[in-house]
Amino acid sequence: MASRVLGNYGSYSERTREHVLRAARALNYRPNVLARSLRLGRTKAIGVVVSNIVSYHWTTFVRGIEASAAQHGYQVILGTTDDQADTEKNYITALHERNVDGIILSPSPENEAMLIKLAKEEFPMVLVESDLSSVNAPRINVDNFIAARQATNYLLSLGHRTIGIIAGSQHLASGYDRLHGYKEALTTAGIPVDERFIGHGAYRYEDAYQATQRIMNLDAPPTALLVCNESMTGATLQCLKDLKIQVRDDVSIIAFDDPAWTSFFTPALTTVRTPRQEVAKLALETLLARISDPDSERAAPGERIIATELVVRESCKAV
Amino acid sequence: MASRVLGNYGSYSERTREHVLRAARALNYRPNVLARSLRLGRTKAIGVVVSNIVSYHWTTFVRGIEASAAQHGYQVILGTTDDQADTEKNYITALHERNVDGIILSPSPENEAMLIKLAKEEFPMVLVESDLSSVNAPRINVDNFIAARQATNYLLSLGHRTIGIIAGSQHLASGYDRLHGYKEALTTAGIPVDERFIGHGAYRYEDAYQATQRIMNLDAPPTALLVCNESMTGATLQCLKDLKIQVRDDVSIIAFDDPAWTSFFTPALTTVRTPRQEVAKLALETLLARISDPDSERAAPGERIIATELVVRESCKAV
DNA sequence: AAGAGATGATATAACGTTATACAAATCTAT
DNA sequence: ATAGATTTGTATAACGTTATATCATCTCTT
Repeated sequence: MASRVLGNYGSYSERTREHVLRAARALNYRPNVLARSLRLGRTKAIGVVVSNIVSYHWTTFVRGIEASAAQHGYQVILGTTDDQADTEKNYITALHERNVDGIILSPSPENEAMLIKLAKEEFPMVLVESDLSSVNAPRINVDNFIAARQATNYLLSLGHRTIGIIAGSQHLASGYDRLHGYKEALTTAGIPVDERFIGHGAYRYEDAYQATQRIMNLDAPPTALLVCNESMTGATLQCLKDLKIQVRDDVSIIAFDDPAWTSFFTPALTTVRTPRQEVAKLALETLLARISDPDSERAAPGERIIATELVVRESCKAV
Repeated sequence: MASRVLGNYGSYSERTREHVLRAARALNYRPNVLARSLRLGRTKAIGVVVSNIVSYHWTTFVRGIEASAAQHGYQVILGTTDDQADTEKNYITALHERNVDGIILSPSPENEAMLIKLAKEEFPMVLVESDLSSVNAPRINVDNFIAARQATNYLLSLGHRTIGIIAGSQHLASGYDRLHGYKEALTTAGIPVDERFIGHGAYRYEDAYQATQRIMNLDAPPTALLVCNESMTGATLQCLKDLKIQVRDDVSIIAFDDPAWTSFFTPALTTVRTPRQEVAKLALETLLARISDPDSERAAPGERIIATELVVRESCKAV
């Protein structure tokens, strides 16, 4: 009888309903979540796998997911990979085996085959910042190409003609798109792309430091730099400080990512801001749609693109 | 038979062992984690509840927990509370009901009663940055009192005689201890505590901004400021920038917390660094000890104190 | 060749739910 | 008063494990 009331099915009278509920309260009855999950085949938990959780970029994302998930009664199991494809793989497997109802991840392309397989099993997934169109899953992306082109155009409009870029990992969609948006803007403006002004490397502090050092030590260094993520921006600023090169006066800077410190830095940095909360919310809601109604429009595979915003502050001067 | 091999108990021959394992692999057999957890009464998951995950302070902590947990085969379920006691309460309840094997949290004092009750039920917990000695659980703390005293003494040694503090939430151990370490240093040096130089508020950007504004607009503002956490440091720096007051030249700064940007800021900030990874590792290992062997020495309740480090950079000048 | 001990196959309870089934009891309307 | 509907009590299977028990069979030692 109690099962009918608690499960809200079958028929029962109002009198017994109250009776059961009162008894449940008196006994401080709490259904065992594991047993329920086992029976029902859902856990009300989702997995989130990102490369790191120390950068503002991913921190705000995870925070956004977690907040939205809590609103929907879901809990978040977190995994961070440090950009290691095999760590990522382990996490995905572990989360899958733990029967999470779905996962949100920013995947390494190396795990493409695995993701294709999981998608075939109808395991609900949402990819973030990924160009793996071969995986049958929704993808939430940011208009990195347009953002980089816009940032570069802004520098061009200030009169800069030699613009460098500290580029990130080219096997990741964000890294590739940002570099190519930059190139596109230059080419369109009739300025040849100068390979010496391009700093190649992964999204890492060390790579960015060395790239900045090399580029700024050229005989004719660029008058402006586009830096492709937060930790690289840290490296570039540190390097410029070490080289006694002034931001803005000696070299203009536009940074991708917009953590709090960029605004009270002197000069305050002009940045490309991604609305992380929005990306997170959309990712979560798309995942929930995919869990509850895989055939709905909201859950359809394919790419959703979210616009970025150029936040103009003080770090670029006209030449 | 297979259960004996897979469960590794009873007796069986090497031949059947291989046979079973081969068959398991062929069928791609994966034990159902939920069923196993239900049967075994453990989930190999732990909960982590912290106030926020956007600050360097907690980000690095969560990251440390997660990394250590993964090494031990545990997964982390994350909850962030934005310093809301009721959100915290909901998370603790939810994690408990989800049968996590234990939780690590930096609790609000308002939830003391609940924690006492949970501890009585022998639910494994480890508290971080908490002075709730009434709760029967290990506590991992940082020597905030000593750190603040040391930082203040450093400023005194540089000749500062009027030192302000942007203090954090007084109901939290860290906030209380930092303020009192500061007061102790002044008193010991024979300098009366001037209440006008103390900025009271929660650990919030807005509070810190207003406090800085008020203090620096005094007729005789202090020549040095101690700022009690990262987001407050952001607020203070922003405020000083807005007021056109130079860090170091006009006012010396020591900041609690040591995120990356403090070192490439100009002037690079002198900070109090807490070894977050160490705190995280100790918290996790204490929790695991409490889970597997509650009577061991490692799992004993009581406080463990971890030392901080004063990182001297460029933001304090001698007067 | 006999007995001890190891190994094999198979069955069973338990973990705590949810959902269904069926018979017995009670209520409602004519 | 009685058919028909609703409600109640109780039993049951299923989710997928782990652990124990039983009994039959095989292998080794003496």
